[in-house]
Amino acid sequence: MASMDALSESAEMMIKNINELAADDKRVRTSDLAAKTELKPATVTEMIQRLGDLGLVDYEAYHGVHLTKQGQHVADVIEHRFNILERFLTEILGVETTEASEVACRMEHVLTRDVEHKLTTFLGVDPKKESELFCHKININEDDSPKYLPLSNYSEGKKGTVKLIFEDEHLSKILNEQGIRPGNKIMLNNNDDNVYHVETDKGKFSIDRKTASKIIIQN
Amino acid sequence: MASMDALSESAEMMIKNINELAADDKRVRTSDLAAKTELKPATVTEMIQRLGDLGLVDYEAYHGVHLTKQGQHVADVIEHRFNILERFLTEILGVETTEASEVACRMEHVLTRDVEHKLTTFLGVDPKKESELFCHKININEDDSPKYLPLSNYSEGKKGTVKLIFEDEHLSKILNEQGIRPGNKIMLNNNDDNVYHVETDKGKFSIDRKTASKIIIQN
DNA sequence: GCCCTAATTTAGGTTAGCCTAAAAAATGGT
DNA sequence: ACCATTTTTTAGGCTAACCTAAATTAGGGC
Repeated sequence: MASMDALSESAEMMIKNINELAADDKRVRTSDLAAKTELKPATVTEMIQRLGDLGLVDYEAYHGVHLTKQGQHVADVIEHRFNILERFLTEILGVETTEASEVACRMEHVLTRDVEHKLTTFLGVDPKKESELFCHKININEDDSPKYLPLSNYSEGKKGTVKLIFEDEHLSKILNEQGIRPGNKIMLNNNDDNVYHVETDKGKFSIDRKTASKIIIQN
Repeated sequence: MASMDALSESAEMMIKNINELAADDKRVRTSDLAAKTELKPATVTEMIQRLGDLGLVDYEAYHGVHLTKQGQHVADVIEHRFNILERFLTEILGVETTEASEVACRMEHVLTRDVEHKLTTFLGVDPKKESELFCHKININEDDSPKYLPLSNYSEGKKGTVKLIFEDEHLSKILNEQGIRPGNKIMLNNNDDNVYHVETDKGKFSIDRKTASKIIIQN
């Protein structure tokens, strides 16, 4: 049994990678770890032997590794820290994904439990049911800068995401039922003399100019 | 002359400490650095010799060190990173100062320039002229949670004051026109599956989760 | 079931970053 | 100006984390 003092960044990264390569319940092979970590196989062997001594993996010579309960716990913590850091960097700060990923990968090793919890609260998502919001990062990035303009400003063929809607009485409810709501994708099929023919995942609709001007679209 | 590749955390810490001990223009002594860093004098000597080879300090045997222009620049960058991280942790997340300090001290070494800039902007300060807006750290830690949370964290009926909106100038302009701007009152009418229906003195609006997460509300 | 190849481990080397102990240099009091 | 004390450096040792090269083991094809 290992004491709970801080693991090195390298050790934590190795555990993380073991976890990511562990399909089903299969043992993870040295060569796969070497490929993923960009370390030499000999280095990987050395590391996983050390992790074995710490009780974090179940290592058997020539037969790969498997995370122990303890190791799995470490992996879960690191994964969660990575996720919230990455989300903070992209969603809140607007750092682009590649860089956010790299920075999160370095920062995940220095977070404390308290900071982790507070950041999770800040992001406002129950850590248990993640997996939304991040599914649709399709990003129709035609030009570099995100523009926010009313739907009525665009011409035919425009695709984008609804960003916000200026409401009047019943408008919001009606649009909502048609899939025109903040966060959803929308496409302007054609613009025929002040009537806007749009398409969402709920179908096709026609909107008047005044209404279109209240729907703000992001590229 | 040293190449610009990443310095180790230890090296950066040494530069930081040299900078902090450098009163007037006096050279910093080995023993003072040893005391401050809690390293042995021999270790300090070794380190500052290495920093000397890198051109970051002007080292003269038996006569201490002095930061070069290059070294001073490194020190300034690290200091700034530490400050914004510490402020983010205490002012935004509500981490208590001792822990914030420690975590910031570890994170300062893994920030990139881009993340540093974006975080600075997030804190609502022009990177050039700091020292406004957030100077008043009232910080009465009543409960465990951060004092400034994004709109997306709250549930129905929440009233608050917009504290800051960040990152995107186009978005910010639009929100501004709708009365969603720092200093103004805002109320979250209801939160319907990732769509936030809010009300300001300019009217009602629907906002997606991502946008809501960028609007920081103060109780 | 044997052998060949690919995968893995062992052996031995390097560097950064720490240490202790011993040697060398600076410094201040007289 | 000398020397005792303090400061600093050198010398030599250790470990983690990397490496290469050589030895070993596993596993598939025949």
